[in-house]
Amino acid sequence: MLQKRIDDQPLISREMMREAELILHNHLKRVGLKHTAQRDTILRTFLETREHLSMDELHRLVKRKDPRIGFTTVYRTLKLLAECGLASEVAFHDGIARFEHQYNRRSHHHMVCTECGSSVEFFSPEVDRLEQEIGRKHHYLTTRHTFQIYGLCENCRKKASRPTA
Amino acid sequence: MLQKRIDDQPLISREMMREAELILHNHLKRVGLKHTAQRDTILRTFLETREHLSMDELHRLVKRKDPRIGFTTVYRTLKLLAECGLASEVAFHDGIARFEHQYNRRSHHHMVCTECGSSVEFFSPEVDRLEQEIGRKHHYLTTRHTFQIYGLCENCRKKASRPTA
DNA sequence: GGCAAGTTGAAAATGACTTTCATTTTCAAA
DNA sequence: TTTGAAAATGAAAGTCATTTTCAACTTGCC
Repeated sequence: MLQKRIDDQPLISREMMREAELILHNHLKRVGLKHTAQRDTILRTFLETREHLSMDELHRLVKRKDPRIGFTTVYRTLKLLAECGLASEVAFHDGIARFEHQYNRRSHHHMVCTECGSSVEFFSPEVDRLEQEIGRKHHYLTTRHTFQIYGLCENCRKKASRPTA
Repeated sequence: MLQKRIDDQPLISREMMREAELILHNHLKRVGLKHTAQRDTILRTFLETREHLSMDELHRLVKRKDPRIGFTTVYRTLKLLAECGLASEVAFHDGIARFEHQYNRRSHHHMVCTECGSSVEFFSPEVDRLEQEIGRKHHYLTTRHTFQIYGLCENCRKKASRPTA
């Protein structure tokens, strides 16, 4: 019997999908914006992924469902999702903005391979505590922080130590 | 008698300047590049600051010493300085790359005000330890990390709580 | 000095967003 | 339903911080 990979978590449940749509719809109503099929398609496509997507990557996925949806709409919808807390931007320091699910998501950080760009998430409550502590010390009202570690993943390290033989 | 501000550290000493120049010159020789007056001027100008400079800001300062030095040369020299460990890039997440001294500098991080852009440096050995620890755990060969805290500084917080009266 | 290799800087190119605008949709009131 | 004001869409144009190109200089080893 095949063993499931340890991170082989189920895709988002129908219930969570519905809940996220509600959050978006409420946000739209609150700020006087309108409900459109494009926005729903984009939200659904976004929620079905578990990666850190760039706008371009999300646009590519969205086009599979509806080829007429343009990049601009994906761009604007992603901003909307960030506004209502469903998405958040992560900067991997390669000049491309990436977005990940934020709703119902445990606080986490990323370690990024500078060779192949792959990343692993890790959890470190200490970092959250540090934000509070240092903010207090310097009289800042902190709102967020970024913490990323860069290096070579195991795979790329092996490749590097074995040059073009 | 005037009291010195607590962070009123002396400008870089002549000796450190010389040492930094040596590092650059050795690096140039090592990779087969040439020694030019422009590169020296840019290094000196950079070392005389204590701020986090964008390329544009450094170019402005450099032009005061030699108006004929172009932006492109500043850009390329900053990359060189980063290569040999004299400078390092800090990303404050506002779309502009900034550089700061790296040589002989204690490991530190930044807390940035999202309103006025000012920043304070803080020291947190715990973060350096975390880099090691998490890298080991996931079999990464870590090279560096970024840790920034964002929020409102005391000044901007006061302004914010007192709207256009 | 002579010249191969490297440097310079003005200008053009790049590329990831952002904005514009003419056209199409949405939705609440009639 | 119909209507029309407000909003959304998406193709194309604009921004802006880099990054590259290239023809005219410098450097530094002989």
